[in-house]
Amino acid sequence: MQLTPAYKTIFKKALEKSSLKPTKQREHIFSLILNKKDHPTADEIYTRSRETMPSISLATVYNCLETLVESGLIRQVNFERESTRYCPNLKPHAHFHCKETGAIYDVDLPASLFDSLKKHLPKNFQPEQIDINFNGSIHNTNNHS
Amino acid sequence: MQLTPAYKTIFKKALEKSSLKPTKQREHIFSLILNKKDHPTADEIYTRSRETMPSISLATVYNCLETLVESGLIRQVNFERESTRYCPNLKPHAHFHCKETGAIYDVDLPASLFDSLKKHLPKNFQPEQIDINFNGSIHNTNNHS
DNA sequence: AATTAATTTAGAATTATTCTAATTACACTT
DNA sequence: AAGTGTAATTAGAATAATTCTAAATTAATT
Repeated sequence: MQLTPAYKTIFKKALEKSSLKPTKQREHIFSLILNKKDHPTADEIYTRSRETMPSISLATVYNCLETLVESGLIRQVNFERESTRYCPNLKPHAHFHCKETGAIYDVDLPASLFDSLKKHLPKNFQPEQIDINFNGSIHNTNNHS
Repeated sequence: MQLTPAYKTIFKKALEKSSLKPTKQREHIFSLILNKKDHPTADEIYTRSRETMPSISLATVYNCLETLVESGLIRQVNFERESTRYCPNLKPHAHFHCKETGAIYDVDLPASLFDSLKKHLPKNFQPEQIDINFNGSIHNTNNHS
C-alpha cells in the first residue's frame, strides 16, 4: 500500500490546506481506498488496514476518513441508512446501487448535467455538493434469444 | 387529522394493491405527513401521532411508515446518516438540505431531467428510484446595498 | 530535554432502527 | 354469537454504525 509520488504530493497539499498533518494512518487509509476502486465501508477499511497496519484502531479509521473527506480527497456515499461508504473518484459522477447484490457503481456524468440541475434552485440556495443516487437492479442481457 | 375522501380512496387503493390493510394507525400517520408539508423523522411523527392517538407505539410508527413507503404513498429522504425523513410529495423533485439549519426543501424538477440522467446509465442498469440531494446553505439576499 | 498541540487509541456511550414474542383486531366460518 | 386464522400492533430488548471520552502516543518547537 504505497502512494505514488504524485498522489503523495496531492495528499500532503490537501491536508496542509486544512492544517491537518499527513500522518502514517491517514496516508495508509487514503492509499487503501485509492488502490481498490470499490466503495468500502469504514469497517471494511478497518479490516483491510489491519492486514498491513495491525495496530490501527477503528476510531482512528473513522477519524482519518473524516479528515480525508474534509480535505476533499475522498467522498462519502450514503444509500438509505446503510453504512457510509467511501469513494476516491472525484470526477463528477453519480452512484448506482444494485438492490440485489448491494454493489455500488460509479456513473460518470457530464458537468453540464450538474449545472442544469443547479439552475432549478432558487437563487439564494448555494449548493456545495450534489448527490445523485440511482437505486435499482442490473439485468442480464443475454443475446442468445 | 382527517384524510379528504379523495385521499382516503387513494390510501385504500394503494394499500390493497400490496394486500395490506388500511388500518387506523396507517391512516393516521399518512394524514399527519400529508397535512404538514415538512419532512419529519419517525420520532417526530411518533410525537405528533400521540397528540391525537396516545396509545400508538414507536414500533407501529416505524411499521406504518414502512408500509406507506412500500405502497408508494410517501417517499423516504436520507441525508448523510441523519434520521430518515418522510415526504408526501410524489412529483419528480429533488431535496435541498441546508447545513446551517438542517431544514429540507423540495426542489421541483422537470421529468425530462430525470430522463436525461437515465440516459447515462449502461443499458442493463434499471433504476427504480433516483434520489437527487443538494447540500449547502441559503444566503440572505438583502437588497438594501 | 521539556513543552505543547495534534493524533491515536480502547472502550464506553449513543441513537436510530429492527427484532421478538405476546397481545389485539378483524374478517370469515361455523 | 362463538370460534378460527391471519395480519397488525405493542412494549421492550437487541443490534449496529458511529461518536464520545479520557488517557497515551507522537511529532514539532523551544
